[in-house]
Amino acid sequence: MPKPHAETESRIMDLAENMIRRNGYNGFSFREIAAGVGVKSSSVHYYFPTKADLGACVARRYTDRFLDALGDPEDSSEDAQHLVSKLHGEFARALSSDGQMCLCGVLAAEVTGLPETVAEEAKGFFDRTDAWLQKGLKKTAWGGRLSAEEIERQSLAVLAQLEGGMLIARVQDRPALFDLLKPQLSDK
Amino acid sequence: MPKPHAETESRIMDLAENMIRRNGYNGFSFREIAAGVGVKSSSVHYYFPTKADLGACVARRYTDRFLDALGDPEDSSEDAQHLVSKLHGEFARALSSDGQMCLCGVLAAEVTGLPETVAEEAKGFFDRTDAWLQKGLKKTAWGGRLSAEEIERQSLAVLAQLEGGMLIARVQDRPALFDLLKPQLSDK
DNA sequence: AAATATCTACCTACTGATAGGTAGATTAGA
DNA sequence: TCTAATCTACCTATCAGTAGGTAGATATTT
Repeated sequence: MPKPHAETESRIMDLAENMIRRNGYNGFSFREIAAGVGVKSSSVHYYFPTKADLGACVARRYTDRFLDALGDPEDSSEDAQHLVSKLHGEFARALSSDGQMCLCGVLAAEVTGLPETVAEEAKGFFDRTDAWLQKGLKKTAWGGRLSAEEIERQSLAVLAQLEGGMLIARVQDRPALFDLLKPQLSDK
Repeated sequence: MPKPHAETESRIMDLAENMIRRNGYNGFSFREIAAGVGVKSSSVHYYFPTKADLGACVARRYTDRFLDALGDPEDSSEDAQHLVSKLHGEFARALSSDGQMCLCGVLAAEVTGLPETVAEEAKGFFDRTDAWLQKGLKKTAWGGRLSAEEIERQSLAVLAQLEGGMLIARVQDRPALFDLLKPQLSDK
């Protein structure tokens, strides 16, 4: 009767992602995941031997999807503002779907209490997203006039503002706040 | 031998604050607090009946101290950039002391999994800090030229960038990143 | 038959919380 | 001033519930 469906693994990951984004890494349990998916907790262990494994896999998948959705930063446009809007839009989609914070932003907030492998994946999200933005900015006319250090600084500033914006918009329960925060690139 | 010291309550709060800032609200327990302070967990309950009480008290104290350290935004200077630097400096101090994130930033990240009273205090931090900054900006020559909506937007942008910056600096284990992020106010 | 997926049944460790007790300081009344 | 009552600041012992994790049986698919 319990017909095996190959989607169990991804349903576990989906639910884990949702719960982490809502309550943090320490805010979900195998039992809750199991109950939500409709299996026993031991079955969750079958797919993900430990909680750290599950956490790391979810974070990796999140980052892969996020960067996939962003596409190639050199393709999309030669306009720096458009690049930043693209990034903003991608975060906004996560926030508006269910009032949810960026997964890796949540993980970053509690990074010192995370298993090594999970912390590493969280860090990877910011490495990769920052690399995406820097690469894109360098190709724009705007970026061409700036030093490497200044590009680095601007990229970090944009990323920081977007992550912080999600944080604040959600704690205030005002998702619209995030829309005010399409970052401006500044000269000088 | 265990001389009764009236500081027990504040030592509990100190340790709780540290642990929350490191691992989040779900990342500490009464037993750990008790062990760190050198009493039994029931004694922690004596001062703070529930975990939510302790969390809320710690968040409130953090916010009070933070705003106290900022002082009156209208006193400090007529220079908008100086106001923002003051805010940046206050966050930087928290980060550099022990590589720790802003307490209410951590709480904000897991806000949907928090007891009501704790979430309310976390929200209060952003309300009050934003009010401080907006009040200050309005008094500056720079702020005088802007609409109320634009002040609101800039204030939010600054706060978001600082919170996000702490998050990223810490997950990357590079506190120096935060120093790159003294936010620029932008015209227009 | 072998491999895959899921189950039952359990473990140990720890969670927040409560009950009830106590030594010692403080306060109030006679 | 002595005494009785009360309060402070803890304690021990225990609770029911939940955490992550495991061994081994069972069912299903190939």
